[in-house]
Amino acid sequence: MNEKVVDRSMSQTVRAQLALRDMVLSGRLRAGERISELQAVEITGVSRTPVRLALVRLEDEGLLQAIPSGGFMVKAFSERDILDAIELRGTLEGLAARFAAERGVTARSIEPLKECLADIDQLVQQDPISVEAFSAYVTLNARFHALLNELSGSAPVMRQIDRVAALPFASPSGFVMAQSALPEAHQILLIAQDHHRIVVDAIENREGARAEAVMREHARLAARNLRLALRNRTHLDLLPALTLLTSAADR
Amino acid sequence: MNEKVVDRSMSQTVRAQLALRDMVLSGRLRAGERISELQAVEITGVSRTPVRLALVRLEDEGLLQAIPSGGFMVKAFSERDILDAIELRGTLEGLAARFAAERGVTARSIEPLKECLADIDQLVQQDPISVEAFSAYVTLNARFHALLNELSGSAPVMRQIDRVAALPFASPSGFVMAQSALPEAHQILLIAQDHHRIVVDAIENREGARAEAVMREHARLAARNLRLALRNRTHLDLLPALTLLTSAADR
DNA sequence: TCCACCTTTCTTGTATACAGTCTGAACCCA
DNA sequence: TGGGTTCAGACTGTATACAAGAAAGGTGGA
Repeated sequence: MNEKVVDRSMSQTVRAQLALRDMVLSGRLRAGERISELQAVEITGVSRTPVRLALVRLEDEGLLQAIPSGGFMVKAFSERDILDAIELRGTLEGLAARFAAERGVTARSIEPLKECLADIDQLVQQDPISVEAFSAYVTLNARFHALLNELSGSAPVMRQIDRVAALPFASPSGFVMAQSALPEAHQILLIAQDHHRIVVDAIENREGARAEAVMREHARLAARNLRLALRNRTHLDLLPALTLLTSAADR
Repeated sequence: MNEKVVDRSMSQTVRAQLALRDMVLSGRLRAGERISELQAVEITGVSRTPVRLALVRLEDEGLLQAIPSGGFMVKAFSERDILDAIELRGTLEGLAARFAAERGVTARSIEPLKECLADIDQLVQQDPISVEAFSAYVTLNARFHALLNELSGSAPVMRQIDRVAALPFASPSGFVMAQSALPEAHQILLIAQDHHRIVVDAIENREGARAEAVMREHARLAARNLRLALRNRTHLDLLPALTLLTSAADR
């Protein structure tokens, strides 16, 4: 109850949403498990009105699923769902890249993207690469993708990408690795950085189709990468998201 | 979708959502106009709790936009936004078609799609085509697209398509025409039906890339079609959705 | 012993009251 | 006359009470 004095800057709704999302992603609420409003009230400590709003928003994010008879359940994803979401994201980002190329970007507007590219280069060129560098890469990679999507100049497209990206496993940033997997992961990173370079080049040269194709290939790399991770459990930061996977026992 | 019947079977939330959506699409709430919860309460006649939920859901649909200082405003779309949404939809449906082709559909599962195709054929082959046939086409076309998306077998993809399709102007079904525009529109329909035929054929023959390409082309046709409509105001059933367009005066 | 019906309880849907905050206008002072 | 301060009004965020509906379990009758 002492913890209730936390952080008055956030609204109760947002706080509830954060708390519930954390419970889901951390696996304390397991995939397929039902959650009632009153349970959520107990968990979050806020009253039903904001809790209900938080639940609706989480349903919207794709983490929860409304049950016809009332209430919500934690959504369960199959491995195929996850791979599909990654391909989906790649397709949308491909569209964004093509728009960026076709609509013509000014030298000024592409500048932040090129800076970000250079920053990533510095990280990636370390050999051997450190675990910390990988963490930094995750952040920079997310930034790169965000900048790229902005460059499309299309609100509907950006909106749609944000929706897919809300699914934690759909984000191609799962690159915090176990030490043992570092060399292999480094190889993948180098390829990914190649993709980044090519897409920037394609956008600069107004080659829409090429920009799109490479972003799709980029997603396919991420999918391959994830498939590997699912086998080997080598991607440390993916583990939370993996709790959303339906376990074999659940079927 | 639902009739304007005051139906006890509907929840207050859904009723409010329907009423507000109708107000937006009919133009009684103009693009850019602010709407407070209390206004919404007055309009719909239900109390604040369900009204608030309805507003959140409409924001989610993309019809409303939250204002930082509180409340919502009717979202305003530029012509480019609309064309982007159509291209977005085509891209997603292209992905769905490719999935359908690549994952292999059984003869049984593709049967409803082929039936729908044949039904459309019957309509389209009329010459000259009637206004009623056009209306029937709108329904069947929507059904065709829905069946196609289902055939992808991918929940994430279907979910994403539903989101774009919620924007009324993004749906490639705007084919109710003024009498004078019928001949020109008929031509477009014939091309569209060609696309339909090709995509079914491609799926049957496991040609993923071809299926995807033709769905994209299909969207480009819809975009051309809409651009024409925006110039000529010939698409009668688009007019409600057009109220969402920012008028020149608003800028 | 089994089935059906009733009752109890849990849960959501809805309404409303209360409080905090933001905005805008008016008034006062320099 | 202009700027700043204060007050009032409105609006949202939040909590809670109440009612209706559904599910589950128990009891009585066949």
